[in-house]
Amino acid sequence: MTDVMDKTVNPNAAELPADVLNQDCPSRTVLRHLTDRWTPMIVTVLAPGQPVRFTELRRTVQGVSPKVLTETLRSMERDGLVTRRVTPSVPPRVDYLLTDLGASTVEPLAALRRWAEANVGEVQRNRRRYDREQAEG
Amino acid sequence: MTDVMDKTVNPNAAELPADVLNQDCPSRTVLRHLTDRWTPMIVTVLAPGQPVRFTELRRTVQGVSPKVLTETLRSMERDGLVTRRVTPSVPPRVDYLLTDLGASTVEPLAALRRWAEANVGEVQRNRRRYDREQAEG
DNA sequence: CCCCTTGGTTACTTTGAGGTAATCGATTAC
DNA sequence: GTAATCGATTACCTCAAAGTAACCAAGGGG
Repeated sequence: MTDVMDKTVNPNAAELPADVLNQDCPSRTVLRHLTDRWTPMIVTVLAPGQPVRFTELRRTVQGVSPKVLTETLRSMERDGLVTRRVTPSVPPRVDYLLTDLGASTVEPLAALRRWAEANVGEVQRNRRRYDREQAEG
Repeated sequence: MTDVMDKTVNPNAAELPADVLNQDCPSRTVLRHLTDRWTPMIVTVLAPGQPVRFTELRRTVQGVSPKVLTETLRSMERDGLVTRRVTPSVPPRVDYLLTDLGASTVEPLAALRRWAEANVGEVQRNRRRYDREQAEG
């Protein structure tokens, strides 16, 4: 996010087979952006395809600050996941929408979101059990 | 990861419909753990189903420090994603393997990994174009 | 005249995830 | 006896991500 200028760690890895397990593979930075704190939620909101305004995004993605929302959207724009559309009215209107590339992240990210929502109960039970067992010995 | 003791933000949200967009929904912590820096890679390595030793994990997931690998595995164990199996030999042998719950994350996380690896080229081109356009004005 | 709006930006501070280096215990190999 | 092994743990440090608060322009509504 702050790495608006991050360079490819391995410049001569031009188009070799990508592998996130490889320390120097640039696909790692791609995976990290995809899993940025707010990215899955933003993609969820933009998934239907209608352009969404900054303010509406801010309301829907509960808890995100304007600064971080701007940063995350910029990073997504830079990676080619979203398009930023400005209407220079007063007050200004700015819409965001997924590019084709961005749309192709919807399925994987939605699957992740669904997993979290479907299994939150079991995970919480596991955590309680683990903590109880640790407390005992 | 440091939140080994994190409490549910909203204690009376016992088993309501989960929604990651909701600030107080515990599914958010689940999504965050799933997208922890090393979790997708660890799940990738454990996906085949064979138990994997700590040291092998350390070698395969390039760049992870022993401290952070331990923390991440503990967190995954607490959430019920992996089982830790100790053989008290000398030197000690510790294997990790996915639980059924952990195995159910393989598909979604592998999809994410595949996306990153398949699209790293296009993302890098987009970044270069964006940076060039910013440089011009 | 003042305040409201939108979509930010800026400066500053805080947090916490992650990294580094040293150490451990118990045993076998050299 | 010294080194190596394994799976950590501990203390400490760093730095990027995230949060907070103030502010901005350019008008419209009251």
